[in-house]
Amino acid sequence: MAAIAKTAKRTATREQRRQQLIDATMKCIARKGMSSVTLGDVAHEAGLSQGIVNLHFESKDKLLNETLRCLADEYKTQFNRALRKSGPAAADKLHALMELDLRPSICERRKVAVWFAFWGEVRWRPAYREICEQSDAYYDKVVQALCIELIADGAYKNLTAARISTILTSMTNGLWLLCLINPETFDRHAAMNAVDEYLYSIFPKHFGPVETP
Amino acid sequence: MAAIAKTAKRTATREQRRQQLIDATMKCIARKGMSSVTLGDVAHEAGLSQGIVNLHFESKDKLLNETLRCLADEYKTQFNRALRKSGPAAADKLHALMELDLRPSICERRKVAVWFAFWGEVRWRPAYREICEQSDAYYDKVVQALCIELIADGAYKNLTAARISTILTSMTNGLWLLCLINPETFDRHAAMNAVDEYLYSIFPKHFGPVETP
Amino acid sequence: MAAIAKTAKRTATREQRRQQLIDATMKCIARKGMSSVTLGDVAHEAGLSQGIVNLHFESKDKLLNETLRCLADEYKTQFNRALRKSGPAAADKLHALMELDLRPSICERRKVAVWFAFWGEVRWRPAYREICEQSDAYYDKVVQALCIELIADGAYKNLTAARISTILTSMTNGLWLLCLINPETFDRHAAMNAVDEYLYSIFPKHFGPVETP
Amino acid sequence: MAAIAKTAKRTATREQRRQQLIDATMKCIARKGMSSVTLGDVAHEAGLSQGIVNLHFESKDKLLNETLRCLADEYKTQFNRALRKSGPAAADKLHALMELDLRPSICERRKVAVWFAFWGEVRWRPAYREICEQSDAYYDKVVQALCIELIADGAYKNLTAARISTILTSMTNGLWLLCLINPETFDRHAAMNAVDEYLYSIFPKHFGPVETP
DNA sequence: AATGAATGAGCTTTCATTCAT
DNA sequence: TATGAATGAAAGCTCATTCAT
Repeated sequence: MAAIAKTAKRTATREQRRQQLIDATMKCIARKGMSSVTLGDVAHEAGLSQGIVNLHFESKDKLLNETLRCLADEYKTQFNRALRKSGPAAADKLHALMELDLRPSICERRKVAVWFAFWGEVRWRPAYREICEQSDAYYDKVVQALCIELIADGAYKNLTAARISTILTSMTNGLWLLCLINPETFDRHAAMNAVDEYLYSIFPKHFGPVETP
Repeated sequence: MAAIAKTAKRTATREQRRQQLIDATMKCIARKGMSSVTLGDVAHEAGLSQGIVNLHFESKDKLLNETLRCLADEYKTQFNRALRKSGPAAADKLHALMELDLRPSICERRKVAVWFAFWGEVRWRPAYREICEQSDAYYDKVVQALCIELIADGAYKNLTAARISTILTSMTNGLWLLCLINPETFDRHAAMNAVDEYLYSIFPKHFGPVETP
Repeated sequence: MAAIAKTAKRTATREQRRQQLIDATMKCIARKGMSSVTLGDVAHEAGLSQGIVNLHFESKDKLLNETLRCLADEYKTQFNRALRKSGPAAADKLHALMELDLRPSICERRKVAVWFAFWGEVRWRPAYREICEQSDAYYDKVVQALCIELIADGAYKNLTAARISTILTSMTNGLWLLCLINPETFDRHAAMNAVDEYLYSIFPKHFGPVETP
Repeated sequence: MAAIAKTAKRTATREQRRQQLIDATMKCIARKGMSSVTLGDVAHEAGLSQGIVNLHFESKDKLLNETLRCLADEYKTQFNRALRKSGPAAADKLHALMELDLRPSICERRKVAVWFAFWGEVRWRPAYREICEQSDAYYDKVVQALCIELIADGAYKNLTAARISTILTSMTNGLWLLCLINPETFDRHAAMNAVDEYLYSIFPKHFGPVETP
């Protein structure tokens, strides 16, 4: 039992260390950009020594994979929380999801930049792609289900859930790029209004009009 | 006149070399990704020697800046050609622009990956941002102008040109990400249909409905 | 205490490494000349690996600065030892200092060449100049003090300590150049005789005549 | 005859080009230091093209050799002129030579730095050494001859011309180093006074006392 | 498990030299 | 003779990785 406890503790510690290093990695990417981050930076950010990353992650590549996975998990957690905390209606949920992506805690230049840092490499890193693909599939499934519900309920003709889901998720990803490139111009409220306008234009029975400025 | 010809030829040759190196750079980024490209790769791809890039661009950074600028210029050229070649009506033009972004020559995984490779670094490279910002401003201006025309013509209430422009350009950028991450799932025709569906939903007098599959 | 020992040992080791690299640098400069020495040479001379210098000195420049500083320190140590070991009289001390500069361990072509290698760059390296300036100031102060003592004691009229100090130190530096350029012709005994002749000519009460060959 | 004229002109031009490049080299060394000068710098300073040095000098090494030779020749010219222009007495001539080395046109930090730049490499460049050796031999011969004359004329006992020559030339070279390292402290008048003081101390019948400040 | 000195492959950059014009 | 684009060897430096402690 003592042995088990020890093992348990060790495992916990090991997991904490990994998390600590992943956190440090995100901070470093946010501060210096993907191409400038070194394992030395990460170790220093974590307050640990040079060789620590290779000890816990074998290689830089694996650290980055895990960091992306963690980033995706964090987002998923927020995604699910947004679903849970929203009103029960499909429209509420859909709106909550759209609002999530434009919430400061998500759509913040620093954070968005990290996402783009990974997407910038995704083409040449199958591991990144796999992680992103899985997440995307999940979000698409959820959004499509909500759309199907709305379409059925509103008897909207000519609407395809898959198309709308595509549009909606693309839109938020595209808005992040604006936030990244034109931070001065970019206005998260205007963006949210634009999204609401779109929702109203396709689901007029479920969403209200947006006041024109 | 001989002197002029000589000078002209020399200048042309110098410019050609630079273009050759920029082309090689794009190919290399497309093949290996931003973080793996070395000046050696670029020189080799161009069939020239090691030192050639520094001879013509001073540094790797400057080569990359020029490469992005070139990428942006290429896009702008296609953008303007699409505008010119489309029908005269604002709706035609708007549709042509949307279609452009999903045309295989643009929305091709290899090419999109290069854009994302640059966007992945944009946060930490003011030069990249400047280039992207300028392009974005131009496209936004054009798209807004078209929207304004349509809104006036169709007497659409509650629509804001700025919002629609934001949505439209975000959408295409977001669709590129889908193309990058889910190339198997991603269907450019479905995407185009989705965009058309959106256009129809907001400008019903100018765009026709999209057939549901 | 174990911890202290460890720390002490580590610190010592680090300092030893630096010293080892500085020693290797001097050897390399002596063997190949300033303009031919590479960090690879230094590392190889020290029996260590390529990157070692940058690990311990950050840059080649800083290594060279430290090497010069070390060279100056070594000289200062010998200077002070010569002062201490000589007879108590000012004349003894002055003579000891002059003799020091012409002693084989100092005025040896290899060593002199290293000094000139640094002086050859001193104009364009403020760091070198600062080091040399400080040393010079110290030696001048000591030599002037001795001269003052002699002048007072001998009631020499028309002599200025500052001038004599200038002459004496210039003379030895100039003799080093002879040793460097005309090693066959240069005779350290003749040089010492010449210096002694000068000392006798100005301080006849404190220095004896030199036998003419 | 036309052919001869042409050849003559070509030869002349060729020689002029070489001189032009040597001058540019000196300027560049003075401005940037030996270790930073590139053939590109030299060509640019001369207002000519990249490859010009290799065309006229075969290699960088040979250009530097010629530059040092030119520097030595310039000095020799001034040396001989100083001899010619001085009063006829040996004492006048000796004094003129000493004064020459401390004249602003010679003992100027920029110029001195160039000399030291070459001396800094002399150990590892036999060609440099040969040039310096020859010059030294010549100056030593002249100075010794003057000393011999003075010694004979003044019936100075215990003086050796060789020793005095050594002292005198060492002194001026050493004073140059002071000028190089302590330009603020270094005072050419004080230095000249110090030299005069020395001359007076050994040749009291030929040189007058120096006023004490 | 953690350290941090050491390694060495690989990068960007510089520059003497070559060569077609 | 002169040009200047091109070459390619070699430099300084970085950094993921290893390893003795």
